Amino acid sequence: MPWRGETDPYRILLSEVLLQQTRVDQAIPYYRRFLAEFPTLEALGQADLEAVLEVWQGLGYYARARNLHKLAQALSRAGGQLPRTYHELLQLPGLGPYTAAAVASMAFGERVAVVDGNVRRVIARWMAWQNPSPKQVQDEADELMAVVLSPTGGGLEVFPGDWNQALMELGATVCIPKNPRCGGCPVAQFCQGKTSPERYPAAKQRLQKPVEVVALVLVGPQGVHLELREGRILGGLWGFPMEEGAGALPRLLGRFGLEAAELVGTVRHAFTHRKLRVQVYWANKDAREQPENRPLSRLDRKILELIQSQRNALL
DNA sequence: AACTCGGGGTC
DNA sequence: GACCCAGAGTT
Repeated sequence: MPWRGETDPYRILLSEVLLQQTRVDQAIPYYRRFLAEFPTLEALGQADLEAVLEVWQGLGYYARARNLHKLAQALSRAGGQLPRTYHELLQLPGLGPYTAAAVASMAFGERVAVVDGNVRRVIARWMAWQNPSPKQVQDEADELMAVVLSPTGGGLEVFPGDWNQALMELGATVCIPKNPRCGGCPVAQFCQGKTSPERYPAAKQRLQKPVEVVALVLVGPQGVHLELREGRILGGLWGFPMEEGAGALPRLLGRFGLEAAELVGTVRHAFTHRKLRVQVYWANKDAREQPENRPLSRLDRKILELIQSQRNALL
């Protein structure tokens, strides 16, 4: 990881926000590109949100980028320094218990335990808990850290941030969700869940609701029509006009005063909790946006690729 | 406490 | 396909 051994609080914060629900390998190229564009908190605070999303596009959970930008704007005005304690960091937009604890422990050495998916699983197995509450896990992780790093109790002489990273790495490399490598685990001897590790913790129920969507691509001599999305879903990014459910196509046509559009094809795209089947329609209309100059979600990139692959047939 | 929010790797 | 990822905000 390029941020191992990093001491700049801004870089530590950035890496931790990038890692929210995101695998390390996926986050690394974004980390490099983001720092190349916005090397400091001040630089980020002075940038336009669209420029930030331009770098973030394709990674998902775009509220992370919006919150990080908002945080940078607020702190730049207030002197450009991140607060140094867990409780202060927790007040910042986009920082929950995980990220606040990560920055506090790794950047400032505060003795507070991070609880991510890895730690949750390690603790659940360690204690043989099937359905622990978030507070139960956090308390246990804090207690473990206090005991292990207790200098007066013969504890480890370890920087709190390093302990946190070690526990997460144990979960990411040994105490993994499926087929955990208990034989290679340094603490299997003390683990209460090792005889049936896959029972801990119980898996969450996830249901992906099928959703029918219609997208309308307006193509003109100068480009295509894009609109700025607002709200929580893909907010701040640009995309093709879309409507869901019954009457989607007529509503779309009505918005642009069109009589008809031609079906180009279907794009399938899965979100965590929704499975989209997007019928892509095309029509000729004056339009002048260049999609390569705008931040687009993966879904809109797929639609764009479909249109471009059919370009000869359409024009 | 339960939903919502992206996208992608892995089994 | 199902699961889950170095989670946070809203309801």
